[in-house]
Amino acid sequence: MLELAILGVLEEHELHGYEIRRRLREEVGVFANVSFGSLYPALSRLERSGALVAADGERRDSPVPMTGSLSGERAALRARRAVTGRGRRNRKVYRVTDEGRRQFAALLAAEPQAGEDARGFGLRLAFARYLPPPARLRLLERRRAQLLDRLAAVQRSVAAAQLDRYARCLIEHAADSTARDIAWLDQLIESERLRTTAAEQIDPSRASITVPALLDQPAPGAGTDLAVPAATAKGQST
Amino acid sequence: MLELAILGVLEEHELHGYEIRRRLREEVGVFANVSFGSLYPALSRLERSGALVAADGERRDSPVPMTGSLSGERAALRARRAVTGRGRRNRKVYRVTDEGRRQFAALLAAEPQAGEDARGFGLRLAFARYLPPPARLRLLERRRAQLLDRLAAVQRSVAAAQLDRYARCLIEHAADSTARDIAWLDQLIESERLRTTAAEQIDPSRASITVPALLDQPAPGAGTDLAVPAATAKGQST
DNA sequence: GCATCCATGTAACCAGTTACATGATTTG
DNA sequence: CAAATCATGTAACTGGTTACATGGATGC
Repeated sequence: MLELAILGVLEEHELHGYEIRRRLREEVGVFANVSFGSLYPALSRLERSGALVAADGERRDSPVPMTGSLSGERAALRARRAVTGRGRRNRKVYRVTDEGRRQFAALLAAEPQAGEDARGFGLRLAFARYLPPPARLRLLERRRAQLLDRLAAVQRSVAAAQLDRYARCLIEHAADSTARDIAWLDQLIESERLRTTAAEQIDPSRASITVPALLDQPAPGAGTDLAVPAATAKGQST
Repeated sequence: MLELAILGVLEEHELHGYEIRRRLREEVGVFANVSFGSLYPALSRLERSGALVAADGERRDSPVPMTGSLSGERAALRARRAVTGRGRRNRKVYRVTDEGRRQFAALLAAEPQAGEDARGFGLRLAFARYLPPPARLRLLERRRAQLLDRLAAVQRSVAAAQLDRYARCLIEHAADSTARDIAWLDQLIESERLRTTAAEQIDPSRASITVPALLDQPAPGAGTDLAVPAATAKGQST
């Protein structure tokens, strides 16, 4: 899980641990506040497994053989800093290898079998652009089925158990939230389908090429016709 | 956490493990699908700590000293079953002690310091009826503050990071959901305040007595004037 | 020079999971 | 009596946490 997140953010830039954490917070939402206690060991594991290589951000040592001249050492440090503009401690900058990309793809496509639930879905959706369109659709539909199950279960227990005011309120809110999540997914799925067919209509012969091409554009405001965000979120946000 | 949940469901009835799990699923929503691998050890811990006592549902053994007569043993089993109507294996029926109630109150009132997040809140709200009204209000307001923080963080990163279509969609949905949760909490808080003042207006002198009295009624459809559920949930549920 | 932030790392722990072992009871 | 279901339990593992140790860089 965490490995997936790490590989995901490293897919685009090479980064050091501290920065990875920041990206995880800002870009991925899930895994806001991973502790360093999990992050660094995870990085080590990934390095050992060959998914990452660590290139020291600035040259590790140039031993500075203890001249006794303090000012000399000071100067060396100063110089080292100057190299990168703002050098900190010896940071380890990680980069994904081909093996890493292979692992990433595998983790991303794997379906979450247990416990992962919302977290696993959120993470995978955040990196959905790396998924081939059919896999993307499967991800969304798998999640939808999951939520549908849960909604049914919740509604069953709303009907069955007699609950006190608070429990009832809680469970009804849960049902409501789940229903909304499903509706949101429905929109996502719809827009995903539209996009695929739209790509095919432009040039049916090279549909599978056109689709990835479409994905390359970040499209911040463009594509109003199949834009999900506008209708779904916004509103309360401001 | 799990301990809190267990103590909560046992507060009202004495139950055996298997049944506790069912209740947890149906009544509390959080902790649907606790595995027996966590449940039974948790029960043992609670028993060792003096929070629970296990009274065997039906008499444990009456040793049946191996007479060699199979039919005899059979008959003994049959008889044992008859005692409770539907006897299963030697189930251990747990009951909360005074110490258990003390622990429950402590766990319920404690504020979640880390990781607990939604789960901890959900669990506590499910058992909010056991909380004195001011603590109940604190619970709600603490959660509200928490969500407000998160919403701010999410909105900051919506503004800052430039995200691809999927990440953006995800994060905006998260913001939207959080905003709705806050609104829901606002209603709960409002209704909670109304209820307290209403109780005081009936008879200001014994406000602190009247409030618990109000809570005793399960109030399935009653109290339309301060009923949160009607407005909040429903709708999509059907 | 001292406090503070950036940066990496380790060790002990925690709260849950799966997988497995066992046995009683009901039902076809 | 065999299969399914109810019921309890243990052991190994997982995926994270906090607390702690260390050290370079920055700012006052």
